[in-house]
Amino acid sequence: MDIKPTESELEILQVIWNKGQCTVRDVHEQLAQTKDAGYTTTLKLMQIMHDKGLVERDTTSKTHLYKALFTQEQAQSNALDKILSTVFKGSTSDLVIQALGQHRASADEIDAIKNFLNQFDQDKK
Amino acid sequence: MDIKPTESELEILQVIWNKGQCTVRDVHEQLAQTKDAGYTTTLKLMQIMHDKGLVERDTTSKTHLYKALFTQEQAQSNALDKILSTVFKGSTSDLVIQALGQHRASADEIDAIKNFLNQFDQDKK
DNA sequence: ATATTTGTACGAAGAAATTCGTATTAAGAA
DNA sequence: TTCTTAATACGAATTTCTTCGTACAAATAT
Repeated sequence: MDIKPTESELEILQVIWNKGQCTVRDVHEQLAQTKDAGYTTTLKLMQIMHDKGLVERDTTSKTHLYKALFTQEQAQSNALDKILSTVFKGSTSDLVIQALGQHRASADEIDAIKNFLNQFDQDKK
Repeated sequence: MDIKPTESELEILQVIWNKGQCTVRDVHEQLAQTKDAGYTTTLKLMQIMHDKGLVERDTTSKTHLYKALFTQEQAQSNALDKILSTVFKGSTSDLVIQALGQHRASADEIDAIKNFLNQFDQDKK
């Protein structure tokens, strides 16, 4: 399967991932806080996402319930692959260093990363 | 200025960043290695990029020379911001850990990152 | 029971991105 | 000079994404 959600689709998936499963209204109200799009616009997008196989839905009751068909981790992985190849020439370290440089990580986050790196070293030995 | 190149535009910018400056043919031949699009397609895209202010061009000779109007670093920064907000819930450490986990970094790369982290620690103290 | 509210379906318009064909012009070769 | 090659300009078709209005059905409230 080829996972390539559009911008708007990702906004919606974001909400679905957070709640686990969502009605169109759930999603719409969440989005409405930062954006203004009509209800049927969100509905239509979610229907299209269903057509594309990005989400599944339970239609037993009148109000349908949507779930994502792939995880946020998969989307993250895809997104990373994409920007690695398009703007980072494939260099993971460039990406990591840029990311750390530009978005102040907290001390805890830095620790988490260090731990990760250390464990990574050990795996190699 | 709002930097938001499309997919195809990024492919083209990639080539321009590598060579510093490019003719349409330069770009086209590079792209042709992995993709197949007609020459005029590339030309048109580059003209549009010029209209949008993504690139500048020197038209003194018949064959125009294109240069990027922003750096790869700026594009990287933008790309990171985007995926951080769309798929990483804003968590830089998640992003970094995912990136390191999924794309085997070389020992050198890991060292580079560790150094970077250490220096970062010192800045904070 | 009837009216209102809340939901889905769906067509279609609009906008943005991509692709390509044709016309034309400039440069270089014969 | 004349022919051929290589370049740009540009209109237009296509595709993809986004947005919304309208129609209709089901649930709820009066």
